[in-house]
Amino acid sequence: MNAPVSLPHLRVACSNCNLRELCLPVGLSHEQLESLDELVYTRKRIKRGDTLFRSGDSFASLYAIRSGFFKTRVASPDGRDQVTGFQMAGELLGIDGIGTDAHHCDAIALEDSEVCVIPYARLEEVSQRFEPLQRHFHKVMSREIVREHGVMLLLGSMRAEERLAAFLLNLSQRFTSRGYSASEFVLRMTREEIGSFLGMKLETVSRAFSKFQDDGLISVQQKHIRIADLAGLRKIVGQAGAAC
Amino acid sequence: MNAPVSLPHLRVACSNCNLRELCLPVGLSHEQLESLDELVYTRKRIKRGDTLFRSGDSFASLYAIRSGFFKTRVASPDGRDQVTGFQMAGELLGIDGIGTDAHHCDAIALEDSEVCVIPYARLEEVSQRFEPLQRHFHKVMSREIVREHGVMLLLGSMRAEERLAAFLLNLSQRFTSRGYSASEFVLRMTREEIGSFLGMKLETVSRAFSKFQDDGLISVQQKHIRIADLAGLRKIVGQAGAAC
DNA sequence: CGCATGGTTGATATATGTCAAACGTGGTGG
DNA sequence: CCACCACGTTTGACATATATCAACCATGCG
Repeated sequence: MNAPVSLPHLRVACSNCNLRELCLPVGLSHEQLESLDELVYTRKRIKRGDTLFRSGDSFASLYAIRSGFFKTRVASPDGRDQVTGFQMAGELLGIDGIGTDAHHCDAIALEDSEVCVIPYARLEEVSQRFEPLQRHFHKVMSREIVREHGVMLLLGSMRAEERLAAFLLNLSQRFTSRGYSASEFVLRMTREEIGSFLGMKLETVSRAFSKFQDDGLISVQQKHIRIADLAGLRKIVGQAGAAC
Repeated sequence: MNAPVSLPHLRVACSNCNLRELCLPVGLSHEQLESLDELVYTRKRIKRGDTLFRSGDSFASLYAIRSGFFKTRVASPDGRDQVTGFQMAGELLGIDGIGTDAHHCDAIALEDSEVCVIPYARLEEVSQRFEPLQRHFHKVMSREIVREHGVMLLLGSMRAEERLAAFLLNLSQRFTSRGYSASEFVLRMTREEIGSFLGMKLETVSRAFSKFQDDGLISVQQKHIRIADLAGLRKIVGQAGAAC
């Protein structure tokens, strides 16, 4: 499609990828695993700031993130836009394109990244023959729907500081499950992008960060975050019931 | 599961259901259509106010709405809740359960309704043999994801009146595609439920309705809505670009 | 017919947005 | 290599959209 950079066809094997347990069904025999190797023939590198696909692009492939960090965003005709998620290694991009054979959001790399290209026709074909793959793929899509319900809850019913606390906890949990520190990480996105995702202005994001720091919950220096009081953040997210 | 009412097993055929074009793949031969009849063995009636499933229920089936009207909502541990959508005839409920074999939201009938019960194991099995069904099901899930992106855009970036206008236009469009009037309909949900869905308080919903009426865009009398100026509503949704 | 539920409207409070100024920081080119 | 510049961030003062609280009204069900 509109690949900024595309590696020459690399022989790529899911069966010995160390992200396997993040993007593929687990508990398969070695033999079963090899049938998954048919899924991915190529990888693609995307430089920071470049787009993997944009709204309107015709849909052909899904992308599994091998390394790096992305945001997805939708735009309304009148120029507003909304970040719909931040994606990291092991997560799948492009599902939005299946419904109409065209993408409905932009996927933009927030750092130099690499993705596995999964031609959708092949995914359909292999999952037709290989039931665990079909089952797993359905689960991935279902979980994405559930995740979005969570975002709707956040956007529809939480206040600014609650949203930011929930956001930090979510990041922390995802870093943890990838073997990184739960309490110390570098944000890949700007305050404006966080604000767009959380439905608030960048100044409000900045003030909430400062407030958390004043309260001893985190320490923040630009993009570097250290969580000092995980339980305290959790209390902020969950305190609405107490407050009302 | 926790069916409030369940009809005795009724022989039910997708192949001569008049909602076919809404929930199933189109362009199939009569013979192909009959293979879909395996999907649905039973229907279930749900009375207004009763729940079809609730968060935590173990997941076994999807439900295609044959008639009636539902809302789905998620709840946070601290008692907040968020309506995640309103569903009408031809739409599918329960997809949220696939990912973890348990439901993550409640589905509540807003009027006496009837659904077709689609055992998920059967759906998987039939779609394993019958490619157009698999393809169609993927499209349905993908479109749900895209719909939710739209809701995120609405919640994250629109102001109260823009949200309500977008909501009315969305309802109007869905009624139209079911053969009902685009400009005159009865709301099945309360102001509070609209507000929960749109991320605002019921008073704000009510005030926005009144404002639209004062401006000649709609006439509203309790749950009865008549849209007088469709273009005017569209202008409200899309005017952010102009305003900034 | 009367009550319960949902809806409307008003007065006021408050969270967040807006506008503006100053400051850090990292990358680039002289 | 340093200095400068563009970009992102922080913070303050003020504006405003929406929430909150409260009273009253409509309606439809039992």
